[in-house]
Amino acid sequence: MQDENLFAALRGEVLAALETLAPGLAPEVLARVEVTPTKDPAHGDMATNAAMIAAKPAGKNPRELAAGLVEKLSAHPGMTKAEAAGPGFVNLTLSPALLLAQLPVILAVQEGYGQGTSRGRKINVEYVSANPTGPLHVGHCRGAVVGDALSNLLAKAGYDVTKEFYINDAGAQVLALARSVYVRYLEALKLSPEAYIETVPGGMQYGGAYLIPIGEALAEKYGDEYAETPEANWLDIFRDFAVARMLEMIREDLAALGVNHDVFSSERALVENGGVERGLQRLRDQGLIYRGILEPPKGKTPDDWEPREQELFRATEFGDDVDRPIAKSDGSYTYFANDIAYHADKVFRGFPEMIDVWGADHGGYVKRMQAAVKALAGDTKARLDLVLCQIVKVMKDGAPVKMSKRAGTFVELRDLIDEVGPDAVRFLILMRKSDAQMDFDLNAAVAQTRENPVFYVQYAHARCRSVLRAAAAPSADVDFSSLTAPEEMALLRRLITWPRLVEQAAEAREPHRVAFFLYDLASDFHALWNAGRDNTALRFLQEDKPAETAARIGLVAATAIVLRSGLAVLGVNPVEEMR
RNA sequence: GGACCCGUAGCUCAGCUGGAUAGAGUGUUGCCCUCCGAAGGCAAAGGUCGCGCGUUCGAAUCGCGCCGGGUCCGCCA
Repeated sequence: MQDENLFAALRGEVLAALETLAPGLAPEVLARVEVTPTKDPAHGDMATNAAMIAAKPAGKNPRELAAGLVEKLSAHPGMTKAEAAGPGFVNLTLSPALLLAQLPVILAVQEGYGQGTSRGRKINVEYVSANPTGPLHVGHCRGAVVGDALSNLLAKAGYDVTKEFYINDAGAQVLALARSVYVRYLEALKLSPEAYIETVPGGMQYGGAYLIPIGEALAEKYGDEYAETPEANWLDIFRDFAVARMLEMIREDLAALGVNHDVFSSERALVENGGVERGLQRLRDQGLIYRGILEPPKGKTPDDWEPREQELFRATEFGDDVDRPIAKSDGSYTYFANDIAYHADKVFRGFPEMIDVWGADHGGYVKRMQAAVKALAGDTKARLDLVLCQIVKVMKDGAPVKMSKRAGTFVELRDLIDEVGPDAVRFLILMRKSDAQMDFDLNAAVAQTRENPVFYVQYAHARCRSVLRAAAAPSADVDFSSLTAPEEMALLRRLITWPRLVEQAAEAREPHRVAFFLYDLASDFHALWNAGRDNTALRFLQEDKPAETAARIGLVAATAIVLRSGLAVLGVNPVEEMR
């Protein structure tokens, strides 16, 4: 059986050759040896830096070592040419047969091509985690898409992924929600809420119309039972009811974007079942919590600053800049304490790796959270990675779209999805590195041209499908050796980088690389298609040449398979035809 | 004052964890469609990789210092 990842396979050959030339190199040195695709076709198909990496530790000259590698590797049956180049690269030109042998592999395993094999590595990805106080707005969109695509990518790379949503239902915000709903409840009963609103510190915080039906539902359920009664009678009931409804709404919004979490974790449940103490105990046991007084932040002393003794976590022992408060001066816990508990809970649930996807405005919390996880992990060596998402500016006709609640334009995520569709939203967001600010161009998102990458990639898939509909079913059991045109080989070379790309993008936690790969793959396919326009000999379906046609159908089918699996990672639909 | 993110072609952005001559789209310029695969295609021009030191065989990539933009900085979640 041919190895799915040709780069990994050849890396094995290189390492074996290296071992005979320079035995006993340290694993850290060998880990840096790469076999990569070349940028310039003049450098062959693949290149390795092995000689340059190993030269110093082996006490040898890199060019000399490269020459030795060339000699060993030239003996490989799949190698047409191996040569030393530049400061000590070894360039490898593979035989067409070796490259073509990947096509039956793709056709045999279908969408399984590129599936990683690190079975059972558990990882938890937490994303969105919006307050359950209203519908999702455009600002949540990026985290939702990035977190979801990252989860798919990790699963593709072989992780056992749990997609998690943390419900912030324990704080003051959900109480404010309950009070706002109470106002709508009174209105539904045709009672005047003004007198009640007077009594609420800060007034009605959530004035959106979306709470009106919730108030009506409560009026229907309870009648006037809670009208003009003290908060204590209804606050918990109204909060729970409203939070449940808000979560329903949020899940619908997410579903419209194609986002579905596996687990919804309630902060309140964690607090009520003693999770906070359980988590903090782990730190107390290690003597990492003490009472102390923090210095005011330099250069920005708040006017009302007074030194106060608080319970602090020794974050500085784990790489943070200052120790962080876990309790307020009145003794109640800070949000950070609950976050520690939540991450402790994830450690207890057996996740050796976890990822949080946050908005960039939480960048200041990265160090303390990582410090906390390091402290909690103990000998489990659990580790937390953070993916920060910068803000998205929505643009139309070259100008930013005002996101004003009063103007009612593009506040809610739903508006954006309705305007351009979930596929465009997801793909365009994933065409940017998550930690760079981005402009979301509404005009480009709906354009049916090359400048719209969603269209361009989906169009490539539709073209594949259109060819395959007109042809006999593809088979892995055919002779592919008639595939020789430069455009065909370029497409094939791109296809075989897919397993490597999955691995590297997952390792870097960068789903955007998949979007760029798909764009490049689509570009290679369109180039072949266009070449067939001028040169009829390059068309896929050749009358009277069944062998050539079968080989080409195989290439097209393999292209469709990889396009589909890439789009599946991004959560974008592979369309059958363009309408 | 400090922490974190960003700075690459006129514009919007990639650059495969340090590799060879830094790429794509768009815009600009010039060619190409009777029809059979043009919701386009081919080609050209366009760069002090914010600036300066340093690390090394080799730096857009790593370190330090500046400049510019953003996010944030005890008892908010």
